[in-house]
Amino acid sequence: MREGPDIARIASLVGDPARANMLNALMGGTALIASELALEAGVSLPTASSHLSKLMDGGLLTLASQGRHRYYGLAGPQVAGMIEAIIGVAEAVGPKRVRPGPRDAAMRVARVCYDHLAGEQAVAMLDSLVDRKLLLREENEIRLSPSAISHFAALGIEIDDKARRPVCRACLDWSVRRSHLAGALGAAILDKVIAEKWARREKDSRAVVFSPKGKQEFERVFLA
Amino acid sequence: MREGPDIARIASLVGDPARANMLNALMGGTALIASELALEAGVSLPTASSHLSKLMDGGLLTLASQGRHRYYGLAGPQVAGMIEAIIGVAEAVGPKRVRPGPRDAAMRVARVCYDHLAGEQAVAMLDSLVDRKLLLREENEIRLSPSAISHFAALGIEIDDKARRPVCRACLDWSVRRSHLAGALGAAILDKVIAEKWARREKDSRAVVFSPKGKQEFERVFLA
DNA sequence: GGGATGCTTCGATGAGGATCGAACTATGCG
DNA sequence: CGCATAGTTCGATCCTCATCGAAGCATCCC
Repeated sequence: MREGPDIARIASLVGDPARANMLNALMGGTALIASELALEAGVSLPTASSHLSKLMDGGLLTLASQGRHRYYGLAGPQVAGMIEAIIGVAEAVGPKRVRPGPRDAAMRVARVCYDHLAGEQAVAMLDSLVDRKLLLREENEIRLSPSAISHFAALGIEIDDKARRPVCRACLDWSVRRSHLAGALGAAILDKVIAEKWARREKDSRAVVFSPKGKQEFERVFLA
Repeated sequence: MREGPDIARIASLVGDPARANMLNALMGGTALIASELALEAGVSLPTASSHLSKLMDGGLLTLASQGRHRYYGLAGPQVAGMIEAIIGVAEAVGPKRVRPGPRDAAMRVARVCYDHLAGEQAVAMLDSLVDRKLLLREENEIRLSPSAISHFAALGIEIDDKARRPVCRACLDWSVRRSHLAGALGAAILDKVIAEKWARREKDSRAVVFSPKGKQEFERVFLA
């Protein structure tokens, strides 16, 4: 009955609607200030403040103070991965057989997951990278192949193999039920997609919309 | 406050300590009946029953009725994955290396899990029985080897291979996170341990404390 | 300094839900 | 059938925690 990690504590942090909305809003990867999060969650500022302290205490958020602004963000990819996993289950069990709106359709194709790409495009990309033996997939782990570093360098993506942060991680995709690429490399690829203007972020949403030309380029480079 | 999958609902299901313990107990992949889960969670049967309905409603569990037994199991790998993700965060975030009390230490070594032994001793025992090819382990299933019946008979443990109750079952150990032996054989072994006075049950606790001599005997017989 | 903005703390309120004992239902055993 | 085991439902209790208004800090700008 006594247990090592206190999973109930973590889960109950996510288990309040107001806090869940805040975390969901932070899944976009951008840090937000308390009043924005209060708005997202639909609660008053004092209430939001109380929730944010709890999330901080629970280690789910990080805080960056800049003057009188205090930016809250997800504590890390692991937290983001957990929330994606919960979203996945909620999607699967939810009687949400509502006809998906255009926003939802766009989200399925490509969206931001914390700091990297998720959705059909991202899943297809990981498949292709593994097919081309640039990445080596073993169970739930993903490693770089010897040729990967130079290959990505040619695309303008420098990989620091010795960084503390794992370069590659598998992250389960709720819309496709298969993994996509997270980690430093996943983040770098998203950066490139935005920097090259292959796609833009939809306002107030996690959706990522590719331009026709951008999609072509992306597929040429990552889905060859 | 945008609409999405109801992640708060799912998370709050996991966010209650009793339910979290139940789910954790089910992480081994073995289905358990309500009374076993009540024990695991440390709550009364009515309370457990109420929690189980909620988990069923939430779609986190499946139910397989077999006679008057109702076996609850995780609804699928996606649910298991979500729980793993939550455990991961809880472990990362809660370096709550609280010094375990003596009771906790004893519980880690050996305790009762419903009607059989759990804890380090029990996990080691299953390892040894498999090593000695008395039991055959295949994934999450455990079967008797041909030589097992006579071997255990020599120890005074009669195995009824045709009983309705499964003779062997794997049961995940929360302290070690590996399986130990449940089922009729597991129960019979616990009976023997108590009958031979190798160990006694701690009052008001699930801890099982071996005497020095008893431990020696137990290890000779089951950990050879 | 004084005013404006962003946020936290305090205190009171209220609702949800976790819990258990007791009673009830269901299934199996002989 | 009667007894035993497994499980659910009901009712009452209790406690946590989410909520908000008001007031208190903190920071910035002029």
